[in-house]
Amino acid sequence: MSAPFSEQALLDRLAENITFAGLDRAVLQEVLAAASLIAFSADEILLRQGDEATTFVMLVEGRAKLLQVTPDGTQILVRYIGPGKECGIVSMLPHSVNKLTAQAMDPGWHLRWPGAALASLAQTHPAIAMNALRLMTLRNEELQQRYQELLTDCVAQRLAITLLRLVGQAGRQLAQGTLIDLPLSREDLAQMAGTTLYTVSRTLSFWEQAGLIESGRGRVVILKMEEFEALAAAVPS
Amino acid sequence: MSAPFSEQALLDRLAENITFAGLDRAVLQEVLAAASLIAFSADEILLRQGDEATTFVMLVEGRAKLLQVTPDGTQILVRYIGPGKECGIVSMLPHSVNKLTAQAMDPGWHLRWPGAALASLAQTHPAIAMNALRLMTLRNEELQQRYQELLTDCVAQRLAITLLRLVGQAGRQLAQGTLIDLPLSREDLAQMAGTTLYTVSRTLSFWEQAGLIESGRGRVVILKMEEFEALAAAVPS
DNA sequence: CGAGTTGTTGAAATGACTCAATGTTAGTGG
DNA sequence: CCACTAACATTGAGTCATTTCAACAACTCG
Repeated sequence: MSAPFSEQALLDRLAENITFAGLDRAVLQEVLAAASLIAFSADEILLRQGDEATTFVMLVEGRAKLLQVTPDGTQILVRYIGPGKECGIVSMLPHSVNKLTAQAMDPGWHLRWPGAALASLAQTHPAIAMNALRLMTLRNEELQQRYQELLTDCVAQRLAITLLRLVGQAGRQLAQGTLIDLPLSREDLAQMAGTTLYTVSRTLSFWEQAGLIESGRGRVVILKMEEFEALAAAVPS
Repeated sequence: MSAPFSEQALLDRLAENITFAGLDRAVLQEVLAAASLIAFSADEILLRQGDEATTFVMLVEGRAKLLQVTPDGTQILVRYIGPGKECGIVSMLPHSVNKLTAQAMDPGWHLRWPGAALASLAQTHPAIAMNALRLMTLRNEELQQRYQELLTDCVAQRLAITLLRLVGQAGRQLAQGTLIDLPLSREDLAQMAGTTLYTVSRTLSFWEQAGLIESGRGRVVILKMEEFEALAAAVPS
């Protein structure tokens, strides 16, 4: 099947990603030449936790969940990624192992590189290595932030923060308020905020009664953004 | 004051650090030439959370705590570092901010680089950039691990894991057992395991009564290592 | 020896989880 | 188009691990 994207479109996508930010067009073309454009279907596993990390993935179309399963079977939903976002940077380092699973949510297309190819590109274009470093640093700061939240904030706060984070990456302005444009089950939210689906359900019900949000099956709309943001920051009431 | 270390000794220390692993002696000398060797006293702040990240630090002698204070004043003890260990890799990236404070525990010596100098070294020696990337990846995996533990393990398990981690980096074999050679208050342990000093105290008392450990003021000795390791892995009893 | 730090322990309070029952919605096939 | 099913969501009651507060004990240092 011939690729349904123009070279230009792919180059644009590449340039969107932190890893390839600020590179000349010629370099981007070189990077693109090293990649394969591959389709995926909904629920397909793009990267599997525990496998040797041999490939770097960037989504071109469609979305995916990044998750981690713990030894006792609990799932942690680390983040969602969409077009222009990547996963599997660890593959740039030899002999590493994927710590996360990437699972597609819808059908779509992704670019994938052998990690070694990316590593050798980074040798000739140090900017790529520095970009990768920046990326890991960002991830690290995010994670440290979440670690801290888990330690100091109560569940309600963490859930509020989680929702706001999702608004940031999939928020859509509606007449009544801001819709989070993702299929979010209570379970998904629980796995992100570090709690149980029961507590999520209770908390959302409470907020709904307070008129702050409107929520239903896989759907959350924030009605009063200001007040809601206050919740995320506030000391536990 | 003239430096109390030979060039060779410093080069050896450099080579110990992941950031400079596998570099030729000539490159190490170049790296060393860009650094300043500076003394510090006990409790001195080497890097301050919130400051612009302009310097990269590597300890030559002495130890330091890496900690994070949360908006509400809670302290999180992220890790201890000793000779040959670094902090402040973020300084390699322009316009970044220190997310952690590094505070000396004893008097000692450290090397410090302007982040920009290190970044330009990384330009000419891509291996440094790759090493930095590996370092950040390791930190990230550790953090992800701890995040997961916080979510799924009970306090006792987390405390056991914390102690074992400390054994790994400061364990000293004694006749009776393994001493953790650090001045560890209950508060310190609490800040590492993500709990309160009261719970730490209770848990240690319990283990002491069970004959697994021996503990006192700032002192923990693990008597029965095997059984103790089982604790860290076990499902909560 | 006294003062301050550090550690211990009890009792009470609490936030969140578990379990179980019930209600609701979307999608499927007759 | 309706009924059926499976997945998803809600809610109540009970339980539990952990925190909080408070009082006291032990150690260390000047």
